[in-house]
Amino acid sequence: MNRSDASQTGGRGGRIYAVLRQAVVDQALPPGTKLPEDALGAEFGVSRTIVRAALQRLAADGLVEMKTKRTATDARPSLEEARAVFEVRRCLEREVVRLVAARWSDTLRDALAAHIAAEDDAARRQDGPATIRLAAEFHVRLAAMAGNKLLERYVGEVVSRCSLILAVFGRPHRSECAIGEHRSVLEALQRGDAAAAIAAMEEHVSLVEQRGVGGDSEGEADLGVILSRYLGRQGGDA
Amino acid sequence: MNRSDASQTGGRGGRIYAVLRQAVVDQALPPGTKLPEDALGAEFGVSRTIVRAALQRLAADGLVEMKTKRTATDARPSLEEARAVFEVRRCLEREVVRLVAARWSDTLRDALAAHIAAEDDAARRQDGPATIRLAAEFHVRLAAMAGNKLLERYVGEVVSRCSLILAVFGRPHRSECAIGEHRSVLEALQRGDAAAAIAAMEEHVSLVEQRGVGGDSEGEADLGVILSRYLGRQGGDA
DNA sequence: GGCGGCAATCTTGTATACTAGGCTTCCCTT
DNA sequence: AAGGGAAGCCTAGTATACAAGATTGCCGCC
Repeated sequence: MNRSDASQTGGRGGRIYAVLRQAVVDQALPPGTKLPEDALGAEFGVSRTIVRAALQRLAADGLVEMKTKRTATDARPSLEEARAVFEVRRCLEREVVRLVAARWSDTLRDALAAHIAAEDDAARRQDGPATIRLAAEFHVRLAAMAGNKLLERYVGEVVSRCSLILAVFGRPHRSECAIGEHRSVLEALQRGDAAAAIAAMEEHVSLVEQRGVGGDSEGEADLGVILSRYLGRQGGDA
Repeated sequence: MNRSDASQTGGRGGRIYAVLRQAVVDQALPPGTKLPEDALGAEFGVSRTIVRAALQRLAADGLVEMKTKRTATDARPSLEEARAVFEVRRCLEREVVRLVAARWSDTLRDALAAHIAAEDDAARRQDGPATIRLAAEFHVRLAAMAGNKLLERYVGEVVSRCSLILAVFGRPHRSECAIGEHRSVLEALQRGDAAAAIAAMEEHVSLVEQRGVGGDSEGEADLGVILSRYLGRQGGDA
């Protein structure tokens, strides 16, 4: 029903969009990977027309970069962009929690608790990818509970971009703490303490940011850092 | 440099996007106007390919509606959507003011004051369209001052949608008060009173919403209202 | 031996052709 | 006369063709 959901340009395009989106967000494609239109078209069995539309949507989402006459690549967010995205995300999620608190109900509680249980389960199974995906989904689900389609869309966008950012900048990240923070939000909501829920969410987002891009205040010059990693093991990468 | 600005798909597509966007926002096209791809292509001297891309961007912005196998039309936001958009807008603009207050400077003050002066001027000249456009631009300009590209993009989107909403739902609206409200924000910023600035902005957005969609709680059944306008002048519309 | 320019190739940007699905209108039936 | 159905037209969905610009690798020159 939403004008930005996957069915926008017919089923095929939507599927490609979804697949590419997930691939980019999971950082399954090495950074800077080229995404040529015909190659993708051949892969998915569609023409460039369809691929192109999907890429344009992804570019609008900030997940791939398209410059004119140049092959699209998966996006490499700058530290500045990362900061901006997290800032907006904090702002949006604050509003989400505020709204959800206002319409809190047992139904919502059960749905949220079930989701957190699923997160726990994935973490216990050591299923890294699932854990990460569920952690992102938590926020989208919560946003859906706010009853504001636009807010939900924006949150979906920033959460995806944050996943990409974490994948690009991230150290191997420990999601156990994230689950605990999710639970804190749930508990505050359940207590009916909206202010505490907002604070918990805000702290959670900030912690995610710190864990992901916080430690090294390198500016954008990760080039040196990256190269330095290779200095110690010249000629011996196996 | 932003991946979502007008140059996305080459100059032509960007121009069409901009023109259509302005036309939709100004409600220059009567509500429900069809936007057939070939007609627009002929109008602008490009192929459907280009028009299609522009329409897809507009659809993503919520300004036109594209359903599969159906001719695109300019969007007719529901009251529910309108509410959602204003809610998100309030949230975003609160953040904008907060950030601008934090980096306030004489340069910003001068730019903002000049803009408000331009608004005043347009109002004094009775130039309705210019007044409306400048009023919207005020918010986008302010958002640009926050130094967060994503926030700026989102504000641009919601402001455009609000313009459309006001045009669809709106009674003939009096923008003098809006200018005064803009000035209130400026004055609070200049006093260094961030909280007052945020409050002023929040009240402004709420007032815009009330003036636009507030009074009649008609639900979606404006049909009766619309028809009633014609009852008094049956057979005499000239 | 290294550097700059040229050519071959690959890829995008755009137009267009073709297909399939909706909408309208007109006629037939009841 | 009114309602339903079918045919034709119109428009979107997709593939493909073609032109132009970028990239890369190679060769000659310094």
